[in-house]
Amino acid sequence: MNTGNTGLRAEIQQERPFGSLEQEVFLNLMRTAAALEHAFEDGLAPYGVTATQYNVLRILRGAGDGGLCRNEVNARMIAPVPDATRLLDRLEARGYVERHREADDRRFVRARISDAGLDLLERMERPVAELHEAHLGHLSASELRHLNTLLERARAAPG
Amino acid sequence: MNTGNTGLRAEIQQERPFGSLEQEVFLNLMRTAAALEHAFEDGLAPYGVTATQYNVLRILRGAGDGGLCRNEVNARMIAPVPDATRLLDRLEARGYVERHREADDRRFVRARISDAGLDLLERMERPVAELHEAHLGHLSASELRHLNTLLERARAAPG
DNA sequence: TGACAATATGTGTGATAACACGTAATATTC
DNA sequence: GAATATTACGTGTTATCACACATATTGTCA
Repeated sequence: MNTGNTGLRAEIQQERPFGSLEQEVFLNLMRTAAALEHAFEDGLAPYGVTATQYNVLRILRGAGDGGLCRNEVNARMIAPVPDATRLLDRLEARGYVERHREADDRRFVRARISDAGLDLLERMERPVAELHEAHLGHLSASELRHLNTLLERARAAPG
Repeated sequence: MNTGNTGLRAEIQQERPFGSLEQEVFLNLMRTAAALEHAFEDGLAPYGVTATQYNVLRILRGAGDGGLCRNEVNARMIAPVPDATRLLDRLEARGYVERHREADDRRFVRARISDAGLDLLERMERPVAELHEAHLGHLSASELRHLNTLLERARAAPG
């Protein structure tokens, strides 16, 4: 029996050391996020902005008149990108963002959302809400809250 | 009071027609998925493959000797890509995948995982399990199961 | 059998992402 | 106050993605 027990323990420790539950959650999370993101991008396409660009505009609107410098924008993004400069370049080229170098500390370039950007966000507000409703509205409020809690806990990995 | 009530209803119907709970879940999901994917990519980097490539190799291993044609691979991916051809090109160039055109129906190109690909997956198995454990192991089994259920339900959007 | 449609894959192109490195401005230290 | 470090941003380059279009093979129907 000792042998059997040892074999079992070996199997537990070596064959399935962590169980595949974590992997299942990982795959499920990637799949669900990819599906929702893709659907969201499709909904945003008519407005000519990507989800990332929309995210940046929302961040800049939230920052108000003061605006934000490049690194501050990046820090607040859903998924920080290593190339925030050219992301802001593109938004500036389309007239949604204005930039000017700070007089106090000339290293900073402050980015602010333009009137055109604010107008775009306003026009998108309702359609975006409808997108989210269409994609997640079949879950109950209780399920949504529970999902939020679990996702936050998942993100709070130790170390 | 009627006016007040009407105002409230108008606010409920127009200002916050769907509540922001769905949006909160969406943002949370994107954030958590991005963080986990980034951490996963970092863990995979030493092996020289991206998460997408790893996913394809797993799919091809699962398909066995028969292999799969391009569209079948794409259909099974976590996030289908529009350019599966060159994704498989790159894996073939590295020797992890072998392809040959089907004799029966010469439109098909069957992709199979090579011995080198199988070897790579075997070497990665343990480290990958440890990655998932490190990223999600702080959740209880019950939480993980619950999360799986909710994610599956979220993905099952109507229409 | 010959025209046409359907299927499966390949290719060309421009936009974007990721990474490393370069530059300018400010802070710090001695 | 001069050398060095730090901070914030920009640039160059390569690989990759995404989209539309092209090619090749097979099936269908008159």
